[in-house]
Amino acid sequence: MVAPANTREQIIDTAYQLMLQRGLNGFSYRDISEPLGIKNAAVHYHFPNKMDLVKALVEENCRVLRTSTAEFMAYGGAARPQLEGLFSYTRKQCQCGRPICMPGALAIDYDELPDDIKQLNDRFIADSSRWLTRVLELGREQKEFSFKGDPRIKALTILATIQGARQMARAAEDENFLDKLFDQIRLDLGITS
Amino acid sequence: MVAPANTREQIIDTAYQLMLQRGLNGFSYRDISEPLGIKNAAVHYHFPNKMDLVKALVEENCRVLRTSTAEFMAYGGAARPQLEGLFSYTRKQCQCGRPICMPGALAIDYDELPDDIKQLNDRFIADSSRWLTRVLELGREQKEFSFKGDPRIKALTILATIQGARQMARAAEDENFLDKLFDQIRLDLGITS
DNA sequence: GACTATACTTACCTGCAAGTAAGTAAAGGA
DNA sequence: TCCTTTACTTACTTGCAGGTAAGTATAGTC
Repeated sequence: MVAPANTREQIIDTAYQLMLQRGLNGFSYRDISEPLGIKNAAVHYHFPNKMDLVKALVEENCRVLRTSTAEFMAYGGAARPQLEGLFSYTRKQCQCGRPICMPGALAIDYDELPDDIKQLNDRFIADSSRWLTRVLELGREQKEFSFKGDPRIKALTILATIQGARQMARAAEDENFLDKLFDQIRLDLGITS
Repeated sequence: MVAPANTREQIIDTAYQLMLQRGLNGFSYRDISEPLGIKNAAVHYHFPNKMDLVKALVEENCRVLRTSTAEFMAYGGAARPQLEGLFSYTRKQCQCGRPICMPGALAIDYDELPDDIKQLNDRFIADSSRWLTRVLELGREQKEFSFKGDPRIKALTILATIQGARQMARAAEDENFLDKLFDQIRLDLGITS
């Protein structure tokens, strides 16, 4: 035993990337252990079965969301910078290997997920949409945004668009694909500047 | 040998459902052969390896697209009915088992796909967006729709929204989730009726 | 009636994925 | 110094996934 160097966290980091790149059935314990220079069973030590691991990944995802939205809100709390925070965060995430988002990665396996993971994923979606709903309400009040309909549905629509766009971006040759769709989302919010 | 009953087509039908429900790595040759009452190797006879099968499924998907859009256009060629055709077609498809769409199912495995399948999938996306672009252009000309920006980007945005929405619908308890997002898409197109 | 192609079945092989049981090395108390 | 806990490794097991090779039944052709 040389450097203890939190193995658990390294496993989560590696698995998190793999999950968003290849999906639940697209990576194995070996794919995690090999690059870390540890044995297969070491991963099982920390996460006895794969669903334990996936649960940790979804929890990690929730943690990332909280950190990010807190950061966006620190931009002064105005609507537009918060929306731009979401866009630039998404763009940044997609620069390396074009990972998709967690709900997108889990969607295909949704029926086989244990209830607790479903609930965590549902909460992630609920939390994201609640945050964005408030941003949209704020933006509409302050006349920064103009759009029709229920802010909650509009928020879910935007999140669905981003989820789909990240997946389409994997096939798109256009390097600026995501940005073009972000532009359209802005236009649909009545943002012209 | 009793009823020849096109086995190949039955395999495609079964695999098509499985693909959109569980994704490429979520089903096996056994999952196809068992319900059809044939042997594993019979599937290999028609599709020597899994990518041969996937290729046939993506081709099937392109065929379905052509049939559907031709049907929507038969509604008289006006923009609004064609858009509604897309919505009702999507709604109908999602009634049983909430399958996601083919590009969504392939997205997670995109990097491992052989080039010919990538190209078929790209063509599917190109064909869909081309069709929707024309519908949007038509609708804008005829003052049925009002939206800002490039119709092609708007079309891609709507397709991304639907792709994401179908995935989110799997987690949503709300039975009318898809319809609510369709309503929002209409609102964003300036449709009020 | 022999020959050929089609559409399978039977009976395998290989490899890997998930998971487990038992052993071990180091660290930290009591 | 012994004991316990933590964090692993070694060395398996099980099962299934994808794939193949060889045999067989039927239909149609010459």
